[in-house]
Amino acid sequence: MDSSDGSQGMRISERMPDRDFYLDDDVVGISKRLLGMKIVSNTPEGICSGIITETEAYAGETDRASHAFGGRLTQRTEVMYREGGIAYVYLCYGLHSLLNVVTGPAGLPHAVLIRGIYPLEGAGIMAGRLKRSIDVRKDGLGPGKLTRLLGVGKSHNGADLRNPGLLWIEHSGLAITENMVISGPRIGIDYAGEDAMLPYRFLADVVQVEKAIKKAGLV
DNA sequence: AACAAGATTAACT
DNA sequence: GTTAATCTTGTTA
Repeated sequence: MDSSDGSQGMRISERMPDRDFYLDDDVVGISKRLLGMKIVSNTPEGICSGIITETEAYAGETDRASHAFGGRLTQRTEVMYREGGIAYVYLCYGLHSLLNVVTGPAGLPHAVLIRGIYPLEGAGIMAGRLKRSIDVRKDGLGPGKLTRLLGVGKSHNGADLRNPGLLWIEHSGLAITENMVISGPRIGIDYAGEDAMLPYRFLADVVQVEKAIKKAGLV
């Protein structure tokens, strides 16, 4: 197997998305393109990473489900208004840190919620955080669960995802095709009225992603 | 200053 | 299917 298919054989500049990747104002398009990319967390315990398998688009000021709906520019949403390519992390229900990718040019508060990953590196560290061994098919599914696995919290709010550092996203070399992806309405946003039925959720099939990962030699 | 709600999860019945 | 856990944020007074 030629390792240039995966990220291992690539130089950093080739692994990282183009500068324009996050600046696209089509947040739904970016949500789909993030599927199959690798998110990496560099913590005191070590490196943890996973392939992104589920995302949701939040379309700025016009989307009733978005924290920035109606132009709400508050202490919490301020990072959403910055230039795309950074993390927006907030605490939900007082318990769970939820991780978003801020997208679009500065002033356009678009964001993509990361709802699921397939754990790749750092399984032992993740198991420690879970206090039990991890099931790679299940334990990365859920926005509050993957942040726990990756050790992501509110200290990651505003982190630069475009360059290796604390938390970043890179190309994995995996090809997630449309036939592996289900789209549908977003989860847990009943308050959003008519916008609750927008098909802004994208879920890649775990089994097919796992197959692609093994074929590419990523594990 | 007070308060209601929340882009969830795990553990119940 | 129901519910508790848990606390920041944004809104209202």
